[in-house]
Amino acid sequence: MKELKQRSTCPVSTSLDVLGDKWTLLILRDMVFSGKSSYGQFLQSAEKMATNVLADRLALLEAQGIVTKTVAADKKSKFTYRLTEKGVDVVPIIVELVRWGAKHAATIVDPALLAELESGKDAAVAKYQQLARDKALA
Amino acid sequence: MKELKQRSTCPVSTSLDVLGDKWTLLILRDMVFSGKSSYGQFLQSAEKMATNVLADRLALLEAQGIVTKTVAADKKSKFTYRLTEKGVDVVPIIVELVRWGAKHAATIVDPALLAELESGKDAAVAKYQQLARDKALA
DNA sequence: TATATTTACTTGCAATTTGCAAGTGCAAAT
DNA sequence: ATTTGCACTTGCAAATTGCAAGTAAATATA
Repeated sequence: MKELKQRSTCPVSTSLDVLGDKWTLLILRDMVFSGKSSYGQFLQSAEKMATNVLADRLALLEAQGIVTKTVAADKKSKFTYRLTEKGVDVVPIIVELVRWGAKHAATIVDPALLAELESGKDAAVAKYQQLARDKALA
Repeated sequence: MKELKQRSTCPVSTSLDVLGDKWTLLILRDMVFSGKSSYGQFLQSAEKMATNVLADRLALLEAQGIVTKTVAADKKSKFTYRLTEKGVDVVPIIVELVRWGAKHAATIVDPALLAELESGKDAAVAKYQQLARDKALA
């Protein structure tokens, strides 16, 4: 298991030590907003991440207690990744990234999601957190 | 000027294309919470970033319109970096990183800041955004 | 039963990025 | 005239990433 380097004791820094790269938060985004839960599903995302990087990040996320890895109910050769409560707590970060990206970069955003965030951010955060919890229990 | 690679049109992805590395958000953190504004001040942070990486990230932040670079009022050989409104809008992301790090990683957090965030997150976000705006005008 | 397919990785290697140490250039202080 | 401070730049080794191909186990298909 790869060990985590902590650059300082600042909470922003420690968060970035875990989440601060180009791929980790995209995996979590897929779990939160697209309900994805398997290696193959993550690979199919628009950003096309490399297979070795995906495997590495999933292992790190599991080692950090942000996701759990279990054998899928239907197939023994398939794994299911789910958010832990530590992972559910990442939702507000992702939501703020959605808002910043939608406002400042030319992006195509699901209008329904954007309207949901604009009309009540906290409610939307709570909703996606609860959805993730429900999946984790299923 | 280095061009930015956009991996997809997803707002989370486009935000991470700009902010998703181990250093950029630490520079912005220093501007927001420590009032830092110069190359030398950023170098002194606990995380000890390399000089070439700092120069590179400052140039990218300026190219992206997140910070402005001006000659310092007192010295012609000194530059002052300030947040633009696009940069001010990053504050909520940093605040969520503080909250996640404080809750889930072994960090040392300024108790006053933590209390401020817990008692009223939105008010704290607004306060630090306004402080950054005031500095930009000064 | 044999073969193909699905799912989840692993491996090898070139290319990019990072980190470290040292050096450069300009302005201001001494 | 020389030193100091500030803001970078450069060179290079080490680490990380991205791409293509290969492996392995469980299932589906002929």
